[in-house]
Amino acid sequence: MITSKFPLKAVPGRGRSASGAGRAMQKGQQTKQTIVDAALGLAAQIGLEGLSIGALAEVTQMSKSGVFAHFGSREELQISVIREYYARFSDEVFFPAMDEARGLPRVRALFANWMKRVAIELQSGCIFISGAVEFDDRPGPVREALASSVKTWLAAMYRAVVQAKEEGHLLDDADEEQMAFEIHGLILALHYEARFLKHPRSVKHANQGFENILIRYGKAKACVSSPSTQPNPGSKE
Amino acid sequence: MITSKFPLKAVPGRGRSASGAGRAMQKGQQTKQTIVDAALGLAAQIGLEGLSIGALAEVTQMSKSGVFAHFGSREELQISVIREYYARFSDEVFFPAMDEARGLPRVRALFANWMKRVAIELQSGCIFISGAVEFDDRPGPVREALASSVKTWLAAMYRAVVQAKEEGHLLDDADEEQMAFEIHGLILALHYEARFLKHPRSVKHANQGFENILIRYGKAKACVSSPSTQPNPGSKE
DNA sequence: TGCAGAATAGAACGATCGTTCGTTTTTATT
DNA sequence: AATAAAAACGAACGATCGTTCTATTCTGCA
Repeated sequence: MITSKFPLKAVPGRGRSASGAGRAMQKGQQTKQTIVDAALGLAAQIGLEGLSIGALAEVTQMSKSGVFAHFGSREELQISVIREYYARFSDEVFFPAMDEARGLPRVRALFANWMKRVAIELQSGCIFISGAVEFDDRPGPVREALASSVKTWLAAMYRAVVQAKEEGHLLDDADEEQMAFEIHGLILALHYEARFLKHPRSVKHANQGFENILIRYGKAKACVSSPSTQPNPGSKE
Repeated sequence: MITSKFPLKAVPGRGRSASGAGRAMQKGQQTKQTIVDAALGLAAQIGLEGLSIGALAEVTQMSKSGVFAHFGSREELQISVIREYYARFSDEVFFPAMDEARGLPRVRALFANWMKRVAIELQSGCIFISGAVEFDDRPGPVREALASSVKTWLAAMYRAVVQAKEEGHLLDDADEEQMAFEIHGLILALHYEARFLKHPRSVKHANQGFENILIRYGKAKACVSSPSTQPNPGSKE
């Protein structure tokens, strides 16, 4: 595994090669990666609990026992999927945002990347969200792995907000934890209304909600958004 | 069925007798209600997809086929559970709030009742939330039933916000749809952070988030909250 | 090129799933 | 109390689940 590791800290020049290309990757590691890739796609659609080794074997054109042997148990497979999702999430949401300046610009970038990852791309759902619902009443190692990943990411977002206050971009009475909570809510509402209800204006609402949070917490000067609210113009909606 | 029906409109003096007490309720209807009650509790813990007829038979001390006969299919059972949840949700969240004055007081009551239903009570999770995640990629009648129930409720909340603006409690430029979206986000974040992450300050954050929304959208005069933010003081946290 | 060890296949296990069917018990009515 | 209908049971079905075992194929290194 050459992928990112706990905890989520900025490391310059990071970049993960999505599949293969590792130097000393034996055959076993390669097919394991193939399986995890397929499992991730499957889990994003039907959930971590919906993951079945049989279905996975069919997709990867392998035998059930061949797939199973790489993990030793279904739980271990689920945990591998969580780790892989965490790594991709880090690479697509967290690390790119570290190129932005400390403070509000970085918070903006984190939010924008988060939105992109979670609901904008036509793609499948977010297992940090679906998994939370599946495992909120189901103790065990899978829940632990998931909660740990989520907490690491939420802590990273919280830290960015704290930095924004330190940089003087937020009002002195701004409650960073509160602000992070509200941002989290926007993402969850986006995921819910866009994916389940197919509501066409969800993305706009999430973006506007973010601006409203800044109206509440940001200093007027630092509050005005850059020309385009979304850093990647021309995208859907 | 004497329970509430679509759509969610205010009807004075409503009240549902939770179990039994119906006049001409044959034996079959009674046990069906018993089964649905048990199924609702089970689904709230492990999700609608986790519902199994075998487990349900065990809980209700019946045979699998006995349970099955009341529904004819698992999907019909799931739909019955959704209908029952919708009825209870209406009775505990929507109808009590109709006693409050039109406008902001009613919006406040809806939000407070929603919070109570969704995360505060030690109880189990909200199937409007867990179900959305389970069925966002799974078309079919169950998804339709769930989406229809959720949309009815969200529309009721939206209507209350519109009324608040009509009553002059909100700024003239307030976007009601936007405001409803942000409120939804707070509930979702509460459900996520309280139930999955066991974060101790989630309830406070949700309440504070609501006040922040009012700071943004409410007219200063109508914005100040009643002495206690939560209508039921002395509750947890 | 041969050989050890890793990697995959194949078959089978017990369990549980939703569902079907025929029988028996219970209910409601006369 | 007798009877027809409704309700519940019990057994079995085919399918799929995660897992175990043994046998076969392949891979990397001498």
